[in-house]
Order: sequence, then C-alpha cells, then structure tokens
Amino acid sequence: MTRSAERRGRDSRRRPTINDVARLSQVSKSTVSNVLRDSAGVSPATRERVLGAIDILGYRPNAAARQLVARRAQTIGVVSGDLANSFNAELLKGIEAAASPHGYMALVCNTEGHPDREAARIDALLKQGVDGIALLEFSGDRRVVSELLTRRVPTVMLACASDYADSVAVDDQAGIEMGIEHLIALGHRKIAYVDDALVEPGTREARLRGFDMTMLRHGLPATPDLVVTWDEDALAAVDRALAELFTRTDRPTAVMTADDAIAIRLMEACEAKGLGVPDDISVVGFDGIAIAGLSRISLTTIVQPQQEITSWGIEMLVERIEGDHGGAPQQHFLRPKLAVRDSTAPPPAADRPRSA
Amino acid sequence: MTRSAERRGRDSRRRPTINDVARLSQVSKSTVSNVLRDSAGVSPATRERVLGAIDILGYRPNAAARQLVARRAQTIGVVSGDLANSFNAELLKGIEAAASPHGYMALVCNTEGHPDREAARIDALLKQGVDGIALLEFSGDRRVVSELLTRRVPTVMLACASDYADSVAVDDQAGIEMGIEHLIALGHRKIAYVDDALVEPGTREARLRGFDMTMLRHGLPATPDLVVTWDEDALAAVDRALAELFTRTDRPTAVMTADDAIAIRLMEACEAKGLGVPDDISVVGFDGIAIAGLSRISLTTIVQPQQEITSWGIEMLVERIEGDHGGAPQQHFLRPKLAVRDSTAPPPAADRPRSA
DNA sequence: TTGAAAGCGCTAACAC
DNA sequence: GTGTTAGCGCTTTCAA
Repeated sequence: MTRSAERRGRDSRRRPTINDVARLSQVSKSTVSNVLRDSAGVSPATRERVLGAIDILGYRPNAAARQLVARRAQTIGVVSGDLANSFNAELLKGIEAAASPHGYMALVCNTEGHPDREAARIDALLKQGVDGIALLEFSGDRRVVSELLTRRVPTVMLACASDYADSVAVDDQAGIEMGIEHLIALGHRKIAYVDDALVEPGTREARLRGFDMTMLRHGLPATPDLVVTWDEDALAAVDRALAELFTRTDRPTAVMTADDAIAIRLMEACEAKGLGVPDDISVVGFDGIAIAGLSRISLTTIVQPQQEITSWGIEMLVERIEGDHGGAPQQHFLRPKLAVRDSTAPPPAADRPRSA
Repeated sequence: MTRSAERRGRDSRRRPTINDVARLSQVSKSTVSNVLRDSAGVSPATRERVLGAIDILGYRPNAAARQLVARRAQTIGVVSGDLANSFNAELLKGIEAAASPHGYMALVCNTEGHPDREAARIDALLKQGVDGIALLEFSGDRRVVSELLTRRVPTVMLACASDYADSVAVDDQAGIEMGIEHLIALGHRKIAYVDDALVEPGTREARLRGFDMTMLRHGLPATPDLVVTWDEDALAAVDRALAELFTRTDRPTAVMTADDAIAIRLMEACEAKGLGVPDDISVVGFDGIAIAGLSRISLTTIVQPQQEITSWGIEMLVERIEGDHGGAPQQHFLRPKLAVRDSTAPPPAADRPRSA
C-alpha cells in the first residue's frame, strides 16, 4: 500500500480530489477535467459516468489548485477608510454588484484612515493574491504606491483620484462650486467651510481647493479662519473652533462641508448650541448618502452618481486585469448633482444683503 | 535551452518565483522557503543573500501555491442581505476587525434577500475555497444547508440564528419585550408592530413572536390587525395598511418595529401624514444603528452589542476552522439594551389610561 | 475520444 | 545549515 493510499484510507473525511473522481469513474483525470470545464470531445457515456462519480463523492474542484494554474484568483481587493460609513458601504454594495457578473468577488479591508494600516492591509491583499485593487481611500503612502506600480497591480480609485492609477470620481471642485453657488443664490455671503479629516486625502484637498477658488471667483472672503477641520481625535478643539466661528460678529450664515457625514454632525452640533438649521445657518453636504434624504435630516447636498462610479470603475479594473494591461492610467470625472433640500434657506433677515 | 528557460527569457515581466530567488542567491528553494517563513536554521549569511535576491527581484510568494499546500485560503465569506444597510455595514466592519488579527480576510457578497441569489453566492464562496462562512442573513434554503452541512464548512451566524450552525445573536424576544415594556411603562396600551420583510427570516420571526407573546403576557391585544409588514415590493399596500391602522378609532398610540431601518421609515411616513413622533405616536426600533442616535432622529431602540457579536462570532468561526471541527453547533444569545431617546413619550392625553 | 506526463509555485520530510 | 525529493490538486499540451 502506498503512503498516499494509506492516508486516504485512514482519513475518509478528506476532500475528494479529481483523482478520486477519475478512479471511481474509470477515466483519467484529464477526462474529468474536460467534463468539469465542459470542453468538447467527451462522449456522452463517459460524461455521465464522471458526473455520477462527482455526485457520489460530493466532489468540488479545489480553488487554490485552479488559481495556481490559471494564475488568477478571481478576487479584487477593496480598500476603504471606514466600512461603516454610509457612502463607503453604498460603494461597496455597488462594487459587489458590478464585480460579481464578471466572476470576481470582493475582499474587503478597513484602514481607519491610518496610512500604516492602509499599507499593511494592501500588503495583505497582495499576499492574498488579489487580481486587482479598488481604492476608496488612499493616503498616497510611497511604499504602497511603488509596490503597486512596480508590480503592475491593476488598480482603480473609486470616488477619489490620483495620477498613479485609473480612477472614476466626481469633479470635486465643480461639486463644491455648485454648493456654494446655491448658497450665494440664496443670498449668503459669509460662507464657511467645514473640512473632514476622514475624507480621502486627495479628495479632501480638492474640495478644500474648490472652496477657496469658488469663493475667490465670487469675490468673497475665503480666509483660513472660515475653515474648520473636523477631526475625530480632537473634538474639543473642533468645538472651540466652531464656537469661535459662530459667535463672531460677522459669523457665517452658511457652511459648505467636505461630506455628508460631517454635515450631519455639524447640524447636530449647531442645534445643540441653539443655532437652527436652516433658520440661523444653512448647511450643504457632499456625497448624497441615503440618509441625507430622510425628511428628518433633509440635507441639501452634492450627490455623487455612485452607481456609475462603481460600475464604470469595476469595468475598467476588470479590463486592466484581463486585457493587455497596457496604457497610461485614465482619469474619469463625472458631474455631480445638487439636491436641494431643507438644510439651506436664505440667511436670517439681519444678514441679508440689501436688495437693489 | 529548455522550454521553460526560453519562456523566461522572452517574458521578463513574468512574476519571479521561488526558483528565481533560489538561483540568484545560489541556494535551493527550500532554503529560500525557510527564509521566507523565517524558520530557524538558516545562517545569517545565506539569509542575507536570499533577502537580497528577494529584494532585487521584487519577489512575492504566490498565494495560490501556498494555499494549495496549506489547504487553507485564509479567507472567510460574509453573506449579507444588504451591505448598504447600516447595521450590516457596521457588522462587516466588526468582522473585518476581528478576522484580521487571525490572518483572515473577508470576502463579501450581497444577496438582496433573495434565496436564489443567496444560494448562488454561497456557492461562489465555496468555489473560491473560503475556509469558513459568516452569515448575516440566511433564508434557510435547503440546498445551501445541506451543502454546508455535508461539506462541514465552518459556519457562524451573526446577529441571527438557526440550529444548523454556531451563532451569536441577541435574544430577540427579550429585546422586543424590553421595548414593549418601556412603552407600557409610559402608559401605552394600544401597541402595533411594524414588521420588515428585509430582516433576516429567522430573526424576523423571533421578533414577531416576541411581540405576540409579550402582548399576551400583559393581557394586551396582539391581534394580527395590529401588525403591518413593510415590504419593499408593495409599498402601496403598506401605505394602505398604515393609513387604515392609524385612522381607526382605537388607533395604536405606539409602534414596536422589527428594526431601526423600518422604524426610521415609519417615522418619516407618520410625519408625512401629519402624525407627530412622539407626540401622536411613539416608535421603538431594534438594532441600535449609529444614525438612530443622531439628535435629528433620536430613535428609542433596542441596541445590539455588535462589537461583542462580531468578535465572539469570528472567534468561534476561527476556532472551528483551525480546531478539530468537532462538536455540535453552539448558540449564544446576548442580552440587548434599551436606549431610551426621543421617539417615545406617554400617549396623547385622550388615550392615556385613567390613573388610579 | 481518451490518457500520460509535465508543469503551476510552494512546503515539508528527510537526507546529507 | 542546506539540498533533494515528493507531493498539494488542477490544467494543458501532445500522443495514442
């Protein structure tokens, strides 16, 4: 008795392999393989026999062995800063839906926004042998970039962008501009910006720049003292900054924000301090997450076409994986939409510009 | 020149293998392997040499090959009904956090609550060779159950339960009871139940049963006409049922719901119809999702200890994967907590029971 | 139509 | 310490 046969005898719970099927159905494993991948050229009779054996044994092909030969894992990694954040969760859902028909599954990881964790997680994804990576968040860490680039790992950035990789995102500056111009149209002149440290770094910067530029273009003050950065780790400081901002004699009458999550927190904070939204202050969000549309929240916001972002993005990624890999990274920018709801209104009478 | 050497020459972009490293560093591949898994017994000198070669070549071990030998993929599948639903997203985040330190990554799939899709997705997970499965949602489809059972695929149900597998969940009946008793303590007697067709089937049933039993125990009417099922596909019918419910002369003054998502939608629906929450009607949710705590929502709800659920659940799953696999499924039920917020208040004066 | 044999890239005995 | 040698379970020429 050979060693392997011996082991087989002892351990009958062992997963059956293609060899077991071959033996039982009295054919070679190539034939079994042919049946499995129903490649032409197997006689109906053998075919039946093999199928029968497969059924009897409860055989399932081993994924690792296939992947080893195919040199493809049929998985893509998804890197997110915070999976519990609605926008990311919605994107993930879209990614799953887009990847699935192509035969890819999504391996998720959460970075908490820390570059170190991000690098570690991406490394873990690479170790897992993912075929490609979708970044919802990217710190731009050099180690990671060079790793991804030198290994030519197909990568796509969704709802964010950088030169390193393909991307599908919204035109952030245009979005911010839409929000601000909506506020201006309502009569606001003193407009602040509340930044969110948890927004994807590149996106965050683009939005902030959008704020500065739009304000400038409209001849409005966009001084740094109108900008507050919301940071999970320094809530007390944020509180102070906000209190300072809203008690100034020339206090802003409206706020543009970096994302819906922070906009909603801001509304909470304002109301906790007795500032009504939109009566005392108007707030505009960014992203268009589902809860922003609840009547209790009713946040005016810049809506990202997330369905388009994910389906187009995954399409590109799959193409990179299965195509010839060549060509420079492509950046695609979609136009966001303004959804006007109840968090914005004309400024209080005292602050209204004298009309002509 | 051998065939493989020839191919190697042509295709210099080919991923380097352990053999390339071995050749470059002038050792055998076992030694390279030893260095990789830093197993003892490699002289510092060789070690350096190998490490150098690895660095030069930019070598990374092939995941599929390792998995093939290790007979383990280091992945777990996560099956969810709706990834965009906050509760699931929060659970997923917890799963990722719990699995990661054990060296497992999460492969997600979304079933949309359809048993067919669920079966297909679980099949895909099995095809991928996941080491275990975490079910946030389970239709109980026979095909799936038998597949999972006969293949002894380690499985854990999180925030839901069934006899088939290990599970960590909340005691649903106790939770519902807490909610109802809170309402009763506030003076409510006419309490309705709004069911959610999207809740995991077993959980959904347990909660509904909890409603019936608690009402019964308190000698209150729990007739089926106080129960409305919210179904995405039949919104019009829901609208009618709700309208009918709230215009009865003995209309309920409070509603217990199957989950937070539906509770929030219910609040929206009530307010759209001019019924104030909590002034005209009190609403209690179930789950304790983050947004329920926003002051704009402020939903009184039954909070599930999701952090405990995910960490304990993944612990069990990993144990099943790496342990001896033996033993009967274990069910663990945790006690939920009541979070009293602003969606509940005493019933309107007219409906208040005459006090003693 | 079917089978033999050579890998895919790695780990793990076991020998030296 | 280091190398040799079998596999792990599958796909894929290439013969027969």
